[in-house]
Amino acid sequence: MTRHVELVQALRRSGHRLTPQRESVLTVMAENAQHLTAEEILARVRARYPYLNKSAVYRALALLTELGLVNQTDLGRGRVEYELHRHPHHHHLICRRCQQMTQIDHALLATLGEKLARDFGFQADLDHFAIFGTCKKCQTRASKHSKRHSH
Amino acid sequence: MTRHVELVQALRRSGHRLTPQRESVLTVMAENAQHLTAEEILARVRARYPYLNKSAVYRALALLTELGLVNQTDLGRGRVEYELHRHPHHHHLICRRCQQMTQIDHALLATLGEKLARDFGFQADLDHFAIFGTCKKCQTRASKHSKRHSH
DNA sequence: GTCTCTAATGCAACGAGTCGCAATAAGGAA
DNA sequence: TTCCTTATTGCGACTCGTTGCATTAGAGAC
Ligand SMILES: [Mn+2]
Ligand SMILES: [Mn+2]
Ligand SMILES: [Zn+2]
Ligand SMILES: [Zn+2]
Repeated sequence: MTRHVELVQALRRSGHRLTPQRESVLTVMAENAQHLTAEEILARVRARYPYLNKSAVYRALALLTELGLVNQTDLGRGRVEYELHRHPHHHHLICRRCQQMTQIDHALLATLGEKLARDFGFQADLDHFAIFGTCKKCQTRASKHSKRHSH
Repeated sequence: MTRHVELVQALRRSGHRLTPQRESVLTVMAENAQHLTAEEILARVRARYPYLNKSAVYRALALLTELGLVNQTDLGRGRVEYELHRHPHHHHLICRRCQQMTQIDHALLATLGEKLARDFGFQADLDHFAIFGTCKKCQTRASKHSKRHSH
């Protein structure tokens, strides 16, 4: 069974209506492994189904997110990015200085999730985190820079 | 030395100009331990310094954030919230269902930071995280609900 | 104190995302 | 197939936050 069919079934099982708008958003998401912005999704859907409004895209994505089929994340590029929910989970390290983005494995966050469950009974959504900071390269660049300036 | 004076000094040391707009934003931040929205800050500043533009507030907050004096975080209330940077760091657990917000100690994230530094040489900004999920109370409520529906 | 340079502000226009409401259409019932 | 209920859409207005550009004013030099 294809990913697309699975997704359509999940939508119907949840009791929501399967509209062409929703299905076309789903299709685009299933065809693209990368992160997409709402505008990119709108443009790709319109290539095959031109009758689609901006609000419908946002509402479809909100629903798919609620159902756990899509992740939406602010990756620091000025607009939210959407990605089909994948297993196992992954996260991203993003350098504030050079914008370089690295994908990391969920294992690194798993113990955090367990601690929060154990200490607070809190079930954290650790599906797709964006962790900002400074990458290795930019740290050495910054320290050279400050050395040059300090004498 | 008061927190306010410290902050003003940090601003000047960084080579930026001390304008009345910036200083009044700083004053409001230093007087309020809580999270504030840009609009709340604007309103409080205007009570004593009426000549302040919305853009100036956002730009002042951006600068203070860059200097590490202020944290800005999306706590799920539809607008960004600002807080004076505190030591030691703290973070928040936020329930998506009941909106309850719990403050947690930085210790819970410290090992994550160490792992990212060790494995990737990445220096993560773990100053003030918002971690979304389901609180203890809402988990039990949800499981009762699904039991009632399943027969 | 005055001059000068340019960083910072005010303003208005813009962009992303949300929302209320009237019109439409999905999907279950008959 | 047709009908009915109501979830969903399209649209326009709105909010939060950002940006470009002309104007203002901090602060160092003299
Ligand atoms: Mn991703
Ligand atoms: Mn806080
Ligand atoms: Zn970098
Ligand atoms: Zn809750």
